[in-house]
Amino acid sequence: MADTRELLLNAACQLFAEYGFSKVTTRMIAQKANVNLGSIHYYFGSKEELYFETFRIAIDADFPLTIEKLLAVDPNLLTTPEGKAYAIQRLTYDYYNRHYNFLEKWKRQLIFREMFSPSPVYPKLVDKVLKLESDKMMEFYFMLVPNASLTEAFVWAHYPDTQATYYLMAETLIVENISLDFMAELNRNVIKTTTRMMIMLLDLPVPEMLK
Amino acid sequence: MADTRELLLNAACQLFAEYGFSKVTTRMIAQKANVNLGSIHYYFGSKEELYFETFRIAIDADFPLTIEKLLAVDPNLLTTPEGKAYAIQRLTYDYYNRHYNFLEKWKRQLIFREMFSPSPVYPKLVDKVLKLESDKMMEFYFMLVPNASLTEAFVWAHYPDTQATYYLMAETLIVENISLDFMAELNRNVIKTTTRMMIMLLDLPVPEMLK
DNA sequence: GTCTATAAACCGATAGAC
DNA sequence: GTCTATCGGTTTATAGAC
Repeated sequence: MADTRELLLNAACQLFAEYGFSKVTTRMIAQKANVNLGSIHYYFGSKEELYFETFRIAIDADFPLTIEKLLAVDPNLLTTPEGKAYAIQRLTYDYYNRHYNFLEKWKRQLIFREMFSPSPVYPKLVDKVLKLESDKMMEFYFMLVPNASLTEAFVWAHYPDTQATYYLMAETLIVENISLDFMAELNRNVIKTTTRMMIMLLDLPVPEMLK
Repeated sequence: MADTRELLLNAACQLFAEYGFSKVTTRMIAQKANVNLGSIHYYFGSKEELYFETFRIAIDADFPLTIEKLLAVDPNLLTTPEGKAYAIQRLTYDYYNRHYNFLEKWKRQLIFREMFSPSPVYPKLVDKVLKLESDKMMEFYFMLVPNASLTEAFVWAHYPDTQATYYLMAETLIVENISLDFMAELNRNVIKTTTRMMIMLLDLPVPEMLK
């Protein structure tokens, strides 16, 4: 078949995201993809190169919403407290939804696993994704609070990430020990609470829909 | 030597916490402990049983500060907004410091790894630690906001944990890419910001020292 | 390109000398 | 209790038939 490579890559993305590199065997991948074991080395050379390849996909995320895009629509957005609060709300929701989208969950799962158990891919991941996202978000908070300290801006910029990471990784635990419905409601509540927190922390007016 | 067992256990705690069960080999443990490979099976029977043994230590944490202890000192603590804010501050700081203590960092690291990559230890861990801590904290927030929803209380109860998890796991990444000093200042800032957030979320007065 | 058979390396565990 | 040598099993990777 022509798409053996694609089948393998798909299976690898799911498996590596769920169990991590060392717990996934090439036999598991071949079986899930319904192709022959030898194909892995035919198409990718080695297990490690297949692993690296999954990151090429995970990293190619849809380009995020940025403050520049919001300012292009309304150049005066950051001149009022309500506008600032609105910007936080939009950026936080966008970030959280992109990284906690059930359909593409595996992408962030894969990245988080790599953060916590670094492999040779990790320096590349830092340069191409994590640093860029972090700097972009810190830049935005410095627009809002020009005299903020570096650590303050860092903590603010990473708040949505701390929430997304935790609940993404603990999802199985919560679903198994409580329920799937609870997890879904929790998901809605977390994003709402996180956004409200960000706005309150910066002493801005909380929009009605977040109360 | 009499403390071969102790040496092995020590090495195992550090290694399992840092790299996870599947990436650590018995040979690595024996080498780090400077004892013979055979000793592992002499003292613990198997790699898995040694792994379980590290959890016996990690789980035996110092008993946490509870709202009951605070109420024993001042039974009227929760009758004023200032008292409620004080209770949140004490409990949050206690939780964060216990779980993010640099000296005993490995304990939480080990537990987090188990949460994200469950092994046969995990059901026991859920029952003996995670469920207890979670329920205890949720109970406290229900005292403060009796008509809160389950998910609201859950999100509040787990906020310190989301922060501790994230920064504990990302510590290496931050230290290597920015600096150790930055990490130390970040650490102080995170606990302060988290506590302030908890208090603001519940519409309570923020103590002067947290502003 | 696909498949089977197998090589080469590694790991956990054990046997047995001391 | 400690140590060496080695077994048995699994894994990645490869060689070679088709």
